[in-house]
Amino acid sequence: MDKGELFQQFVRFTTSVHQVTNDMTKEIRIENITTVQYKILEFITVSQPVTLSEVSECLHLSLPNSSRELKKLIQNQLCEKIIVPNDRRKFDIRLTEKGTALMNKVFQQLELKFQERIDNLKEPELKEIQEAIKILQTKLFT
Amino acid sequence: MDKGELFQQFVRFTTSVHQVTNDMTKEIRIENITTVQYKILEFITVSQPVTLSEVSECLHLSLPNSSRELKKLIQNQLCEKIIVPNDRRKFDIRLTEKGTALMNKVFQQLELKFQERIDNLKEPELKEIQEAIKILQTKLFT
DNA sequence: CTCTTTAGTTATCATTTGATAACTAAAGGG
DNA sequence: CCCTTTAGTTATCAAATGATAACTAAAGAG
Repeated sequence: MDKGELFQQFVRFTTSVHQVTNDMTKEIRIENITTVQYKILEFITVSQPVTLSEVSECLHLSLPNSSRELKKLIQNQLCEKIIVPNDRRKFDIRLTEKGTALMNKVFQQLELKFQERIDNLKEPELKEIQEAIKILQTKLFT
Repeated sequence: MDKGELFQQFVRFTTSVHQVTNDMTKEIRIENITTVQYKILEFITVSQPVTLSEVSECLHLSLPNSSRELKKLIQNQLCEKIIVPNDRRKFDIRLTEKGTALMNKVFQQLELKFQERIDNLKEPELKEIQEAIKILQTKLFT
């Protein structure tokens, strides 16, 4: 296989993914939440419980800046620190009930847009898509 | 098919794609180029020629802000305006030679990282990946 | 017990990004 | 020919983000 060509396809593909997800999330504006704060919330949602260092590393934010943004999220009562017994320097971060409710609402909106997007597809195509996602998820985006 | 489950997979998948591409592009820092400016360059690269309105719309930037950032890119001689004959309000934007050279270098770096990533995969898996990309590209991320 | 490393905090400053108002100039419709 | 719309510009201000220094406090190594 021509690996150069595969790379070209990869670039076009990831660009499309970015554009589509951007369009889907674009209108989702939450009060008092900035873009970075939303990304942190999203990360917590899919990975909780997480430590601050993990937030920092995965989102490419410095620890001081992560700390600052987390503080604001906690002030908004969207997430909370949970003390972990073995190491008193660290703490786990989790969504609060309010945060969970908020993110559920966001994901419901997203799901609606997703359903629209696949509305015209029939069962066999959906199967194909599911398979394709599984392959890429395990072999390329790990 | 359970469309709710498919949505869950979709979310996990797009999250992975974002993380991987983020990691791949993270270290790429170009002198005098901010994140937004890089995104504009990237967009021009894959879609040129483009108009300023297209930049604005696709990257979700206001026209004034797009104009400002484009100006800086032009000052850095990375792209240029090209007058289009039929409509003197518009212009096309293209990479200059310098801009093209720069983006080629960037894409070469990216390709290296991509090759590393698929290095352990054999021919049949590469075929699978290529097929999977094609399916998602045409049916889901259009 | 000391020294080093890890995890996070607080404060501060510069830069980037976002938003808006007021503008020019060409295109297009009637 | 006038009026409206489209495409882009310039200026300005506020907010978000990035970077860094100086700090605390616990963990771990020897």
